This record gives sequence, C-alpha cells and structure tokens, in this order.
Amino acid sequence: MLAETWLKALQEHGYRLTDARRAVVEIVALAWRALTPLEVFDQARAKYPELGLVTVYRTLEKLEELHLIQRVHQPEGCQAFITASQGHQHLLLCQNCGQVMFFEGDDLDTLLASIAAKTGYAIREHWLQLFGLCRNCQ
Amino acid sequence: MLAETWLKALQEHGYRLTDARRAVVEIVALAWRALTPLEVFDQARAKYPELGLVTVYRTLEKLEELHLIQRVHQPEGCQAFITASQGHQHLLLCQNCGQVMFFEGDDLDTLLASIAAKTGYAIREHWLQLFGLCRNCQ
DNA sequence: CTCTATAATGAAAACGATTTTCAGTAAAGA
DNA sequence: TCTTTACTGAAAATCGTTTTCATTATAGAG
Ligand SMILES: [Mn+2]
Ligand SMILES: [Mn+2]
Ligand SMILES: [Zn+2]
Ligand SMILES: [Zn+2]
Repeated sequence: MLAETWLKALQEHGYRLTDARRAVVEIVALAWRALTPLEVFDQARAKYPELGLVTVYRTLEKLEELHLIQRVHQPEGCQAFITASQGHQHLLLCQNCGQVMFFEGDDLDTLLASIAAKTGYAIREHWLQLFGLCRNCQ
Repeated sequence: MLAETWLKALQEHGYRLTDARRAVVEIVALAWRALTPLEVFDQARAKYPELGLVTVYRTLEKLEELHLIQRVHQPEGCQAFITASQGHQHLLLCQNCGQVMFFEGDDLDTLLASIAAKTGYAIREHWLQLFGLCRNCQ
C-alpha cells in the first residue's frame, strides 16, 4: 500500500511515525484528486480528531520534500497536492469531479526544437497539463 | 502603444481614466517579464508617488477581467501577471532573467487524440509552458 | 522494560498577501 | 459650472500559512 511506503520513507529519512502523520498520509495517499491542506485536515480528522492543521502543513511539506507528493496548478488555485508522478509524466484533470490521471509518452521533441530555433532559447523544461471530462462526467 | 489601447478598453467598458490607473497600466503594458502586484506598485510609484497598493490590485483585477493581462504560473509562485496572449499561444520563460515570450503553432492533436483514446477523457483544454534560458542568459 | 534525548505536537500568536470598509476626491457628462 | 458617482488611499479586516512555545510521545540506549 502506498501509505505504508510513504511512512517507511519518512522513517528512513529520520522522521518519526506518529498518529497525526499516519492520518494525513493515509488520506493523501488514497486521494484520486488533488487536495488542499484544509481538505486534508477535514478528512484526516475523521481518523484522528486531535489533529491540528499545522501538522497537516508540516507533513505535506515533508512529503513534498521527499518527492512523494506534488503541487497541482489549476485555474482555481495552486495549493492542492496529489501523489507525485514517477518519471516523466504529465497530468490530466477532470474539470467536473477533479479526478487526476497521469499520462506519459508525450513527444514534444520536434515542437521544442522548432521553438528553440525560432526564439534562440535553450529549452530546459516543460509543463504540460490537460483538462477535460473523465468518462463518468461526460 | 499598448498602454493607450488598454486605457481605451477600460474607458469603453465604463471605467474612468485616472492618474493612478494610468501609472499601473503603463508599467504592466511595457513589462517584458511577469510582475507581481507589489512589483507593479514599486515601479508605478516612480510615476505616481501617491499611488496605493490597493489600486494596483483593483486595476490588475479589471485588466484581467478584460483579458488584457493574464496570470503566469511558475515554480516560485502564481501571482505574477503579463500581457495576455492573443489567440492560441503559449509561454516560454527565461529561468534566469524571467523574460517572457509567446509562441504558437504547437501541434498537439496527435498527442491529445492518443491520450483521449487511452484514458476515455474528453480533452477540452491544455496548458503548455516552456522554461529555459534566453539568448542573453545562456 | 525503563529511561532519556529530542522530534513532533497543537494552541495561540505572528505574519504576509489580499480584500473590505469608509470618508474624501475627482472624472465625466449635463 | 454643477452634479453624480466611480475611484481613491488609509486603515481595518480577513484569509491562508508560518512561527513560537510549552507539553507530549517516539525511538533508541541501557
Ligand atoms: Mn513531457
Ligand atoms: Mn496549444
Ligand atoms: Zn470527472
Ligand atoms: Zn534571460
């Protein structure tokens, strides 16, 4: 299970395992859409009611630092997090329910070469993100 | 000049022309990189020292609403604005000096069709943004 | 299993960015 | 020139996030 992996990773990096952390990790690891710190807080309090919002922020910070989660940029805001992609992948988001999927195999080489030639830029990175409706929401 | 166009657009939408607004518009219209509200404030105060930060926020809001400027998402934050693209264009940003360029002619149709087929999503929109080093910064 | 060092906790306070309130000012049209 | 009311900046309020701090509990040593 993903939550177990993350907890083990935290431990291996010298962080302690606590009930608060476990609650946060379990919520985020199971999420099928990006969650804001406040959404994580609300959902995790169901498992562990003593949880403080501060600990949510602190735990998300550590998970991001270990590249286990990543921030998602959206028209409505850029504070939400989702499980990190592995390797070179991009996001596909449902505009209705928020479901997040990863995809890979984008071949932008020709495009990037052409832009580099036209502009004189040395292109180092690209952000590609798709928005649409998932099967359920169409 | 771009600033004139924007001021005319504001006027045509029933907004009044004031010295404060002129100062803000002139700074943003001439910018070659994305500026945060505070950066606009600092630069515009050189032209009009009585300017208040609140008016910067209010003016940016109106310019965005009229699609004359657009918000730029970057790893360091998502509060900065730049002149809006016309038609279907994407951004190319210098990771060193922040220079912003637009490009068009991205052909993602094949990619989008393949992702749609694989995932079952109806793809409606895409965000593509390139990062690199401009000619001067290489 | 007990003890100890200290990482982690939550409450409260602080903070920084943005928004709202408000009384005075000035743009624009009559 | 006069009148209406949109716009202004200062101050206060608000919102999300971070810091501070005294207390608690994890993890490793003994
Ligand atoms: Mn790619
Ligand atoms: Mn495109
Ligand atoms: Zn959906
Ligand atoms: Zn540059």
